[in-house]
Amino acid sequence: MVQQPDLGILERSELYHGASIAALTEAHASSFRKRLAVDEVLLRQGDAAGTIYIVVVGRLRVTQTTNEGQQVIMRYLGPGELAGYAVLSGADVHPGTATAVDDTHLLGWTAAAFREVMARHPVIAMNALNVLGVRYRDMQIRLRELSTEKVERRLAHTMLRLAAQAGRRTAHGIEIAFPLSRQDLAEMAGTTLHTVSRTLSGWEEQGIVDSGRRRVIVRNQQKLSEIADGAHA
Amino acid sequence: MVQQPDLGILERSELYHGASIAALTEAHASSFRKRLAVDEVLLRQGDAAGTIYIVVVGRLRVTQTTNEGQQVIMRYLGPGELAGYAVLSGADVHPGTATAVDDTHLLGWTAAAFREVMARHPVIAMNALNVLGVRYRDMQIRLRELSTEKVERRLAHTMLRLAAQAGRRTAHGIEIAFPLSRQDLAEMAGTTLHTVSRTLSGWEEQGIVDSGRRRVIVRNQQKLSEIADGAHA
DNA sequence: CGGACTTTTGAAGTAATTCAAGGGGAGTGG
DNA sequence: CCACTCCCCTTGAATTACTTCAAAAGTCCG
Repeated sequence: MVQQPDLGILERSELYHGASIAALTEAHASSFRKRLAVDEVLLRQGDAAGTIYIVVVGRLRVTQTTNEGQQVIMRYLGPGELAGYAVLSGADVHPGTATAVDDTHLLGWTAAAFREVMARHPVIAMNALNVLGVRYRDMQIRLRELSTEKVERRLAHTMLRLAAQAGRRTAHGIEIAFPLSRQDLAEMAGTTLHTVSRTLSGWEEQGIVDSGRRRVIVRNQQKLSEIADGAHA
Repeated sequence: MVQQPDLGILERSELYHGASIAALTEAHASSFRKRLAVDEVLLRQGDAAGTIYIVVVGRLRVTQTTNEGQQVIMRYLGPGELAGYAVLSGADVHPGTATAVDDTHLLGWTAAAFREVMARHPVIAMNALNVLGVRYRDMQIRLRELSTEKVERRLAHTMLRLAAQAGRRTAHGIEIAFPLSRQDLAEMAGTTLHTVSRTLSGWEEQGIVDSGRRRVIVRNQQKLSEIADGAHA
Protein backbone atom coordinates (compact mmCIF):
# COMPACT_ATOMS: atom_id res chain seq x y z
CA MET A 1 0.00 0.00 0.00
CA VAL A 2 2.80 2.34 0.88
CA GLN A 3 4.75 0.68 -1.88
CA GLN A 4 2.72 1.88 -4.79
CA PRO A 5 3.94 5.48 -4.70
CA ASP A 6 7.52 4.27 -4.25
CA LEU A 7 7.30 2.07 -7.32
CA GLY A 8 6.03 5.06 -9.26
CA ILE A 9 9.02 7.09 -8.11
CA LEU A 10 11.39 4.31 -9.09
CA GLU A 11 9.76 3.95 -12.49
CA ARG A 12 10.29 7.65 -13.11
CA SER A 13 13.86 7.70 -11.78
CA GLU A 14 16.83 7.97 -14.12
CA LEU A 15 18.14 4.62 -12.89
CA TYR A 16 15.05 2.42 -13.03
CA HIS A 17 13.18 4.03 -15.88
CA GLY A 18 11.81 1.41 -18.26
CA ALA A 19 12.43 -1.50 -15.91
CA SER A 20 9.83 -4.26 -15.60
CA ILE A 21 7.37 -4.37 -12.72
CA ALA A 22 9.28 -7.40 -11.49
CA ALA A 23 12.53 -5.47 -11.46
CA LEU A 24 10.94 -2.47 -9.76
CA THR A 25 9.35 -4.66 -7.11
CA GLU A 26 12.63 -6.43 -6.51
CA ALA A 27 14.52 -3.17 -6.30
CA HIS A 28 11.98 -1.76 -3.92
CA ALA A 29 12.10 -4.86 -1.72
CA SER A 30 15.83 -4.50 -1.19
CA SER A 31 15.75 -0.75 -0.57
CA PHE A 32 15.65 1.21 2.65
CA ARG A 33 14.25 4.64 3.34
CA LYS A 34 16.24 7.60 4.51
CA ARG A 35 15.20 11.07 5.47
CA LEU A 36 17.36 14.15 5.82
CA ALA A 37 16.63 17.57 7.28
CA VAL A 38 18.17 20.69 5.76
CA ASP A 39 21.98 20.73 6.04
CA GLU A 40 22.23 17.06 6.97
CA VAL A 41 24.87 15.16 5.05
CA LEU A 42 23.96 12.02 3.10
CA LEU A 43 27.46 11.00 2.14
CA ARG A 44 30.83 12.54 2.65
CA GLN A 45 33.78 13.01 0.32
CA GLY A 46 36.39 10.36 1.02
CA ASP A 47 34.07 7.99 2.86
CA ALA A 48 33.82 4.38 1.73
CA ALA A 49 31.28 4.08 -1.08
CA GLY A 50 28.87 1.54 0.34
CA THR A 51 25.44 2.90 -0.56
CA ILE A 52 23.56 4.39 -3.46
CA TYR A 53 20.37 6.46 -3.33
CA ILE A 54 17.53 7.79 -5.40
CA VAL A 55 16.05 11.13 -4.37
CA VAL A 56 12.32 10.76 -3.81
CA VAL A 57 11.48 14.24 -2.55
CA GLY A 58 13.75 17.20 -1.89
CA ARG A 59 17.16 18.20 -3.12
CA LEU A 60 20.85 17.60 -2.47
CA ARG A 61 23.91 19.71 -3.17
CA VAL A 62 27.00 17.76 -4.27
CA THR A 63 30.29 19.48 -3.52
CA GLN A 64 33.98 18.76 -3.62
CA THR A 65 36.37 20.45 -1.26
CA THR A 66 40.04 21.12 -1.97
CA ASN A 67 42.90 20.58 0.45
CA GLU A 68 42.81 24.30 1.12
CA GLY A 69 39.13 24.13 2.01
CA GLN A 70 37.69 25.78 -1.07
CA GLN A 71 34.42 24.30 -2.23
CA VAL A 72 33.10 23.64 -5.70
CA ILE A 73 29.49 22.67 -6.32
CA MET A 74 29.42 19.78 -8.77
CA ARG A 75 25.65 19.62 -9.14
CA TYR A 76 22.29 19.61 -7.46
CA LEU A 77 20.25 16.41 -7.35
CA GLY A 78 16.45 16.53 -7.50
CA PRO A 79 13.65 13.93 -7.43
CA GLY A 80 14.42 10.83 -9.48
CA GLU A 81 18.16 11.52 -9.58
CA LEU A 82 20.88 9.29 -8.31
CA ALA A 83 23.23 10.05 -5.42
CA GLY A 84 26.34 7.97 -4.82
CA TYR A 85 27.35 7.09 -8.37
CA ALA A 86 30.69 5.78 -7.06
CA VAL A 87 28.92 2.49 -6.33
CA LEU A 88 27.93 2.20 -9.99
CA SER A 89 31.41 2.61 -11.29
CA GLY A 90 33.35 0.63 -8.75
CA ALA A 91 35.08 3.54 -7.00
CA ASP A 92 35.93 2.73 -3.42
CA VAL A 93 35.23 6.16 -1.93
CA HIS A 94 32.74 8.91 -2.63
CA PRO A 95 34.35 11.66 -4.67
CA GLY A 96 32.06 14.34 -3.23
CA THR A 97 29.82 15.32 -0.35
CA ALA A 98 26.03 15.30 -0.71
CA THR A 99 24.12 17.64 1.60
CA ALA A 100 20.37 18.23 1.81
CA VAL A 101 19.26 21.75 0.85
CA ASP A 102 15.62 20.92 1.61
CA ASP A 103 13.87 18.26 3.61
CA THR A 104 14.74 15.22 1.55
CA HIS A 105 13.41 11.67 1.30
CA LEU A 106 15.45 8.96 -0.36
CA LEU A 107 15.45 5.30 -1.19
CA GLY A 108 18.79 3.59 -0.65
CA TRP A 109 20.56 0.35 -1.45
CA THR A 110 23.71 -1.19 -0.15
CA ALA A 111 26.31 -1.71 -2.86
CA ALA A 112 25.77 -5.46 -2.70
CA ALA A 113 21.98 -5.24 -2.91
CA PHE A 114 22.18 -2.82 -5.78
CA ARG A 115 24.67 -4.89 -7.74
CA GLU A 116 22.43 -7.90 -7.27
CA VAL A 117 19.43 -6.08 -8.74
CA MET A 118 21.52 -4.63 -11.56
CA ALA A 119 22.99 -8.02 -12.44
CA ARG A 120 19.52 -9.52 -12.75
CA HIS A 121 18.07 -6.68 -14.79
CA PRO A 122 20.36 -5.43 -17.53
CA VAL A 123 18.14 -2.48 -18.35
CA ILE A 124 19.30 -0.94 -15.07
CA ALA A 125 22.94 -1.22 -16.12
CA MET A 126 22.05 0.47 -19.40
CA ASN A 127 20.32 3.26 -17.51
CA ALA A 128 23.37 3.58 -15.31
CA LEU A 129 25.52 4.05 -18.41
CA ASN A 130 23.15 6.73 -19.59
CA VAL A 131 23.27 8.52 -16.25
CA LEU A 132 27.05 8.62 -16.25
CA GLY A 133 27.15 9.59 -19.91
CA VAL A 134 24.80 12.50 -19.35
CA ARG A 135 26.73 13.72 -16.33
CA TYR A 136 30.03 13.36 -18.12
CA ARG A 137 28.80 15.41 -21.05
CA ASP A 138 27.42 17.97 -18.66
CA MET A 139 30.86 18.21 -17.07
CA GLN A 140 32.54 18.60 -20.45
CA ILE A 141 30.25 21.50 -21.21
CA ARG A 142 31.00 23.19 -17.92
CA LEU A 143 34.72 22.66 -18.38
CA ARG A 144 34.48 24.22 -21.81
CA GLU A 145 32.57 27.19 -20.43
CA LEU A 146 35.04 27.67 -17.63
CA SER A 147 37.93 27.56 -20.09
CA THR A 148 36.55 29.89 -22.71
CA GLU A 149 33.94 32.21 -21.26
CA LYS A 150 34.05 35.23 -19.01
CA VAL A 151 32.27 35.29 -15.68
CA GLU A 152 29.04 36.97 -16.73
CA ARG A 153 28.43 34.44 -19.45
CA ARG A 154 29.25 31.51 -17.24
CA LEU A 155 26.91 32.80 -14.59
CA ALA A 156 24.15 33.15 -17.17
CA HIS A 157 24.67 29.53 -18.23
CA THR A 158 24.66 28.42 -14.62
CA MET A 159 21.38 30.16 -13.91
CA LEU A 160 19.75 28.86 -17.06
CA ARG A 161 20.68 25.32 -16.09
CA LEU A 162 19.32 25.82 -12.59
CA ALA A 163 16.11 27.27 -13.97
CA ALA A 164 15.70 24.27 -16.27
CA GLN A 165 16.50 21.76 -13.57
CA ALA A 166 14.83 23.30 -10.55
CA GLY A 167 12.72 26.16 -11.84
CA ARG A 168 9.19 26.84 -10.66
CA ARG A 169 6.95 29.04 -12.76
CA THR A 170 5.57 31.94 -10.76
CA ALA A 171 3.74 35.13 -11.62
CA HIS A 172 7.02 37.04 -11.72
CA GLY A 173 9.13 34.54 -13.61
CA ILE A 174 10.98 31.29 -13.05
CA GLU A 175 11.98 30.86 -9.45
CA ILE A 176 14.83 28.59 -8.45
CA ALA A 177 13.01 26.25 -6.10
CA PHE A 178 15.53 26.03 -3.29
CA PRO A 179 17.64 28.42 -1.20
CA LEU A 180 20.57 29.59 -3.29
CA SER A 181 23.11 32.11 -2.01
CA ARG A 182 25.58 34.28 -3.94
CA GLN A 183 28.28 32.04 -2.58
CA ASP A 184 26.54 28.96 -4.00
CA LEU A 185 26.31 30.55 -7.43
CA ALA A 186 29.97 31.52 -7.20
CA GLU A 187 30.94 27.95 -6.40
CA MET A 188 29.03 26.74 -9.41
CA ALA A 189 30.27 29.32 -11.89
CA GLY A 190 33.87 29.39 -10.74
CA THR A 191 34.04 32.93 -9.36
CA THR A 192 33.62 34.85 -6.10
CA LEU A 193 30.48 35.87 -4.29
CA HIS A 194 31.44 39.49 -4.85
CA THR A 195 31.46 39.17 -8.59
CA VAL A 196 28.17 37.27 -8.49
CA SER A 197 26.64 39.99 -6.35
CA ARG A 198 27.77 42.74 -8.71
CA THR A 199 26.58 40.83 -11.75
CA LEU A 200 23.16 40.13 -10.26
CA SER A 201 22.82 43.78 -9.27
CA GLY A 202 23.43 44.70 -12.88
CA TRP A 203 20.92 42.18 -14.14
CA GLU A 204 18.39 43.35 -11.60
CA GLU A 205 18.62 46.89 -12.98
CA GLN A 206 17.92 45.55 -16.44
CA GLY A 207 14.94 43.55 -15.18
CA ILE A 208 16.52 40.25 -16.10
CA VAL A 209 16.42 38.76 -12.63
CA ASP A 210 14.90 39.44 -9.27
CA SER A 211 16.82 38.23 -6.27
CA GLY A 212 17.20 38.46 -2.55
CA ARG A 213 18.62 36.61 0.36
CA ARG A 214 19.23 33.08 -0.93
CA ARG A 215 16.49 33.55 -3.51
CA VAL A 216 16.68 33.97 -7.28
CA ILE A 217 13.97 34.52 -9.88
CA VAL A 218 14.62 34.67 -13.60
CA ARG A 219 12.32 37.33 -15.04
CA ASN A 220 13.63 37.45 -18.59
CA GLN A 221 14.93 34.12 -19.73
CA GLN A 222 15.34 35.39 -23.28
CA LYS A 223 17.78 38.10 -22.27
CA LEU A 224 19.64 35.71 -20.03
CA SER A 225 20.05 33.34 -22.96
CA GLU A 226 21.41 36.14 -25.06
CA ILE A 227 24.03 36.89 -22.44
CA ALA A 228 24.86 33.17 -22.21
CA ASP A 229 25.27 33.08 -25.98
CA GLY A 230 27.74 35.92 -25.86
CA ALA A 231 25.53 38.71 -27.10
CA HIS A 232 27.31 40.95 -24.64
CA ALA A 233 30.65 40.28 -26.35
CA MET B 1 47.21 -16.03 -36.64
CA VAL B 2 46.97 -12.29 -36.89
CA GLN B 3 44.20 -12.48 -34.33
CA GLN B 4 46.28 -13.51 -31.37
CA PRO B 5 47.92 -10.13 -30.81
CA ASP B 6 44.55 -8.42 -31.23
CA LEU B 7 43.01 -10.56 -28.52
CA GLY B 8 45.84 -9.59 -26.22
CA ILE B 9 45.17 -5.92 -26.89
CA LEU B 10 41.49 -6.39 -26.20
CA GLU B 11 42.21 -8.25 -22.99
CA ARG B 12 44.31 -5.35 -21.80
CA SER B 13 41.86 -2.66 -22.91
CA GLU B 14 39.76 -0.77 -20.38
CA LEU B 15 36.59 -2.04 -22.02
CA TYR B 16 37.29 -5.78 -22.36
CA HIS B 17 39.57 -6.33 -19.42
CA GLY B 18 38.62 -9.48 -17.53
CA ALA B 19 36.31 -10.80 -20.24
CA SER B 20 36.31 -14.50 -21.10
CA ILE B 21 38.18 -15.85 -24.11
CA ALA B 22 34.79 -16.54 -25.65
CA ALA B 23 33.78 -12.91 -25.20
CA LEU B 24 37.09 -11.63 -26.55
CA THR B 25 36.89 -13.88 -29.57
CA GLU B 26 33.33 -12.82 -30.22
CA ALA B 27 34.23 -9.16 -29.86
CA HIS B 28 37.18 -9.57 -32.15
CA ALA B 29 35.09 -11.36 -34.75
CA SER B 30 32.67 -8.47 -35.02
CA SER B 31 35.34 -5.76 -35.09
CA PHE B 32 36.96 -3.98 -37.98
CA ARG B 33 40.37 -2.42 -38.26
CA LYS B 34 41.03 1.22 -38.86
CA ARG B 35 44.24 3.10 -39.38
CA LEU B 36 44.82 6.84 -39.14
CA ALA B 37 47.78 8.97 -40.14
CA VAL B 38 48.72 12.02 -38.11
CA ASP B 39 46.03 14.72 -38.16
CA GLU B 40 43.39 12.41 -39.58
CA VAL B 41 40.03 12.61 -37.84
CA LEU B 42 38.42 9.50 -36.40
CA LEU B 43 35.11 11.02 -35.41
CA ARG B 44 33.79 14.52 -35.52
CA GLN B 45 31.83 16.55 -32.99
CA GLY B 46 28.16 16.57 -33.91
CA ASP B 47 28.31 13.54 -36.20
CA ALA B 48 25.94 10.65 -35.61
CA ALA B 49 27.39 8.28 -33.00
CA GLY B 50 27.49 5.03 -34.92
CA THR B 51 30.84 3.51 -34.02
CA ILE B 52 33.05 2.85 -31.05
CA TYR B 53 36.79 2.15 -31.06
CA ILE B 54 39.65 0.84 -28.98
CA VAL B 55 43.07 2.35 -29.59
CA VAL B 56 45.55 -0.41 -30.42
CA VAL B 57 48.64 1.67 -31.19
CA GLY B 58 49.06 5.43 -31.30
CA ARG B 59 47.22 8.32 -29.74
CA LEU B 60 44.17 10.52 -30.27
CA ARG B 61 43.36 14.02 -29.11
CA VAL B 62 39.73 14.62 -28.14
CA THR B 63 38.57 18.22 -28.46
CA GLN B 64 35.41 20.23 -28.25
CA THR B 65 34.97 23.41 -30.21
CA THR B 66 32.73 26.30 -29.20
CA ASN B 67 30.43 28.23 -31.50
CA GLU B 68 33.08 30.91 -31.64
CA GLY B 69 35.68 28.40 -32.77
CA GLN B 70 37.69 28.14 -29.57
CA GLN B 71 38.97 24.67 -28.83
CA VAL B 72 39.27 22.81 -25.56
CA ILE B 73 41.18 19.54 -25.28
CA MET B 74 39.10 17.09 -23.27
CA ARG B 75 41.69 14.34 -23.12
CA TYR B 76 44.21 12.24 -24.98
CA LEU B 77 43.50 8.57 -25.65
CA GLY B 78 46.31 6.02 -25.71
CA PRO B 79 46.55 2.26 -26.29
CA GLY B 80 43.74 0.28 -24.69
CA GLU B 81 41.52 3.33 -24.28
CA LEU B 82 38.08 3.80 -25.70
CA ALA B 83 37.07 6.37 -28.31
CA GLY B 84 33.42 7.13 -29.03
CA TYR B 85 31.88 6.70 -25.61
CA ALA B 86 28.65 8.26 -26.89
CA VAL B 87 27.70 4.80 -28.19
CA LEU B 88 27.99 3.40 -24.66
CA SER B 89 25.70 5.90 -23.12
CA GLY B 90 23.09 6.21 -25.80
CA ALA B 91 23.95 9.69 -27.03
CA ASP B 92 22.96 10.21 -30.63
CA VAL B 93 25.93 12.37 -31.65
CA HIS B 94 29.59 12.50 -30.72
CA PRO B 95 30.20 15.29 -28.20
CA GLY B 96 33.77 15.82 -29.38
CA THR B 97 36.24 15.38 -32.21
CA ALA B 98 38.96 12.71 -32.05
CA THR B 99 42.09 13.37 -34.11
CA ALA B 100 45.21 11.25 -34.43
CA VAL B 101 48.37 12.84 -33.05
CA ASP B 102 50.49 9.86 -34.13
CA ASP B 103 50.03 7.04 -36.57
CA THR B 104 47.19 5.18 -34.92
CA HIS B 105 45.69 1.72 -35.26
CA LEU B 106 42.25 0.97 -33.91
CA LEU B 107 39.68 -1.76 -33.63
CA GLY B 108 36.13 -0.59 -34.20
CA TRP B 109 32.56 -1.79 -33.79
CA THR B 110 29.30 -0.52 -35.12
CA ALA B 111 26.92 0.50 -32.37
CA ALA B 112 24.72 -2.51 -33.11
CA ALA B 113 27.61 -4.98 -33.08
CA PHE B 114 28.98 -3.55 -29.87
CA ARG B 115 25.63 -3.59 -28.10
CA GLU B 116 25.20 -7.19 -29.13
CA VAL B 117 28.51 -8.18 -27.57
CA MET B 118 27.86 -6.13 -24.47
CA ALA B 119 24.39 -7.64 -24.01
CA ARG B 120 25.84 -11.15 -24.13
CA HIS B 121 28.74 -10.41 -21.78
CA PRO B 122 27.76 -8.33 -18.75
CA VAL B 123 31.37 -7.86 -17.66
CA ILE B 124 31.78 -5.52 -20.60
CA ALA B 125 28.90 -3.38 -19.40
CA MET B 126 30.51 -3.24 -15.95
CA ASN B 127 33.79 -2.18 -17.52
CA ALA B 128 31.93 0.47 -19.47
CA LEU B 129 30.52 1.83 -16.23
CA ASN B 130 34.02 1.95 -14.81
CA VAL B 131 35.36 3.77 -17.85
CA LEU B 132 32.69 6.44 -17.62
CA GLY B 133 33.09 6.68 -13.87
CA VAL B 134 36.82 7.23 -14.13
CA ARG B 135 36.43 9.85 -16.84
CA TYR B 136 33.69 11.60 -14.93
CA ARG B 137 35.82 11.80 -11.82
CA ASP B 138 38.73 13.02 -13.86
CA MET B 139 36.51 15.76 -15.22
CA GLN B 140 35.35 16.73 -11.75
CA ILE B 141 38.96 17.12 -10.69
CA ARG B 142 39.77 19.30 -13.66
CA LEU B 143 36.69 21.41 -13.09
CA ARG B 144 37.74 21.89 -9.49
CA GLU B 145 41.24 22.88 -10.54
CA LEU B 146 39.95 25.31 -13.11
CA SER B 147 37.62 26.86 -10.54
CA THR B 148 40.05 27.22 -7.70
CA GLU B 149 43.64 27.28 -8.94
CA LYS B 150 45.78 29.82 -10.74
CA VAL B 151 47.31 29.11 -14.11
CA GLU B 152 50.74 27.93 -13.00
CA ARG B 153 49.27 25.32 -10.69
CA ARG B 154 46.79 24.13 -13.27
CA LEU B 155 49.53 23.80 -15.81
CA ALA B 156 51.62 21.79 -13.36
CA HIS B 157 48.68 19.43 -12.80
CA THR B 158 48.15 19.14 -16.52
CA MET B 159 51.75 18.21 -17.15
CA LEU B 160 51.85 15.71 -14.31
CA ARG B 161 48.79 13.98 -15.72
CA LEU B 162 50.34 13.89 -19.17
CA ALA B 163 53.57 12.52 -17.77
CA ALA B 164 51.66 9.79 -15.95
CA GLN B 165 49.52 8.92 -18.93
CA ALA B 166 51.94 9.29 -21.79
CA GLY B 167 55.37 9.68 -20.19
CA ARG B 168 58.45 7.89 -21.45
CA ARG B 169 61.46 7.62 -19.19
CA THR B 170 64.57 9.00 -20.85
CA ALA B 171 68.04 9.90 -19.66
CA HIS B 172 66.98 13.50 -19.12
CA GLY B 173 63.64 12.91 -17.45
CA ILE B 174 60.09 11.95 -18.36
CA GLU B 175 59.30 12.84 -21.93
CA ILE B 176 55.72 13.33 -23.10
CA ALA B 177 55.58 10.75 -25.86
CA PHE B 178 53.78 12.71 -28.54
CA PRO B 179 54.03 16.15 -30.14
CA LEU B 180 52.59 18.72 -27.76
CA SER B 181 52.55 22.42 -28.54
CA ARG B 182 52.16 25.40 -26.20
CA GLN B 183 48.76 25.87 -27.74
CA ASP B 184 47.81 22.29 -26.83
CA LEU B 185 48.86 22.80 -23.23
CA ALA B 186 46.90 26.03 -23.14
CA GLU B 187 43.77 24.28 -24.39
CA MET B 188 44.14 21.67 -21.68
CA ALA B 189 44.85 24.03 -18.80
CA GLY B 190 42.39 26.74 -19.76
CA THR B 191 44.77 29.55 -20.61
CA THR B 192 46.59 31.06 -23.60
CA LEU B 193 49.69 29.85 -25.38
CA HIS B 194 51.47 33.02 -24.30
CA THR B 195 51.00 32.30 -20.64
CA VAL B 196 52.07 28.70 -21.17
CA SER B 197 55.20 29.85 -22.97
CA ARG B 198 56.13 32.27 -20.20
CA THR B 199 55.48 29.68 -17.51
CA LEU B 200 57.56 27.04 -19.25
CA SER B 201 60.38 29.53 -19.72
CA GLY B 202 60.36 30.11 -16.00
CA TRP B 203 60.35 26.40 -15.24
CA GLU B 204 63.13 25.84 -17.71
CA GLU B 205 65.31 28.33 -15.84
CA GLN B 206 64.69 26.41 -12.64
CA GLY B 207 65.53 23.12 -14.34
CA ILE B 208 62.05 21.74 -13.80
CA VAL B 209 61.32 21.09 -17.44
CA ASP B 210 63.10 21.00 -20.74
CA SER B 211 61.06 21.87 -23.79
CA GLY B 212 61.19 22.80 -27.41
CA ARG B 213 59.08 22.87 -30.47
CA ARG B 214 56.11 20.62 -29.67
CA ARG B 215 58.24 18.70 -27.20
CA VAL B 216 58.18 18.60 -23.41
CA ILE B 217 60.34 16.76 -20.90
CA VAL B 218 59.76 16.80 -17.16
CA ARG B 219 63.17 16.89 -15.48
CA ASN B 220 62.09 17.39 -11.90
CA GLN B 221 58.77 15.78 -11.15
CA GLN B 222 59.14 16.46 -7.46
CA LYS B 223 59.30 20.21 -7.93
CA LEU B 224 56.45 20.10 -10.40
CA SER B 225 54.34 18.28 -7.82
CA GLU B 226 55.16 20.93 -5.28
CA ILE B 227 53.95 23.62 -7.63
CA ALA B 228 50.81 21.59 -8.33
CA ASP B 229 50.21 21.29 -4.59
CA GLY B 230 50.39 25.02 -4.18
CA ALA B 231 53.84 25.30 -2.66
CA HIS B 232 54.26 28.49 -4.68
CA ALA B 233 51.32 30.12 -2.98
C1' DC C 1 67.28 27.70 -48.69
C1' DG C 2 62.55 29.22 -48.57
C1' DG C 3 58.37 29.33 -46.18
C1' DA C 4 55.23 27.95 -42.76
C1' DC C 5 54.55 27.09 -38.23
C1' DT C 6 55.86 27.50 -33.40
C1' DT C 7 57.76 29.92 -29.73
C1' DT C 8 59.41 33.92 -27.15
C1' DT C 9 59.20 38.26 -25.03
C1' DG C 10 57.76 43.10 -24.21
C1' DA C 11 54.17 46.37 -23.36
C1' DA C 12 49.54 47.76 -22.66
C1' DG C 13 45.05 46.81 -21.16
C1' DT C 14 41.42 44.70 -18.38
C1' DA C 15 38.46 41.53 -16.06
C1' DA C 16 38.11 39.85 -11.89
C1' DT C 17 39.95 39.16 -7.23
C1' DT C 18 41.09 40.83 -2.92
C1' DC C 19 40.63 43.98 0.76
C1' DA C 20 37.55 46.67 3.42
C1' DA C 21 33.47 48.45 5.40
C1' DG C 22 28.77 48.81 6.02
C1' DG C 23 23.80 47.68 5.49
C1' DG C 24 19.72 44.75 5.66
C1' DG C 25 16.62 40.67 6.92
C1' DA C 26 15.40 36.75 9.29
C1' DG C 27 15.17 34.38 13.18
C1' DT C 28 15.91 34.02 18.37
C1' DG C 29 15.68 34.93 22.99
C1' DG C 30 14.58 37.86 26.56
C1' DC D 1 7.06 42.30 20.86
C1' DC D 2 11.26 44.33 20.55
C1' DA D 3 16.04 44.08 20.34
C1' DC D 4 19.96 41.54 19.40
C1' DT D 5 22.75 38.72 16.65
C1' DC D 6 24.03 36.19 12.86
C1' DC D 7 24.18 35.66 8.16
C1' DC D 8 24.05 37.26 3.76
C1' DC D 9 24.43 40.81 0.57
C1' DT D 10 26.22 45.21 -1.43
C1' DT D 11 29.43 48.46 -2.95
C1' DG D 12 33.88 51.06 -3.34
C1' DA D 13 38.82 51.08 -3.95
C1' DA D 14 43.15 48.92 -4.70
C1' DT D 15 45.63 45.24 -6.65
C1' DT D 16 46.89 41.61 -9.73
C1' DA D 17 47.05 37.78 -12.70
C1' DC D 18 46.22 37.08 -17.01
C1' DT D 19 44.97 38.31 -21.66
C1' DT D 20 45.55 40.82 -25.70
C1' DC D 21 48.31 43.11 -29.00
C1' DA D 22 52.55 43.27 -31.41
C1' DA D 23 56.83 41.97 -33.28
C1' DA D 24 60.66 39.16 -33.82
C1' DA D 25 63.33 34.98 -33.51
C1' DG D 26 63.68 29.95 -33.85
C1' DT D 27 62.94 25.52 -35.93
C1' DC D 28 61.50 22.09 -38.98
C1' DC D 29 60.42 20.29 -43.52
C1' DG D 30 60.37 19.99 -48.21
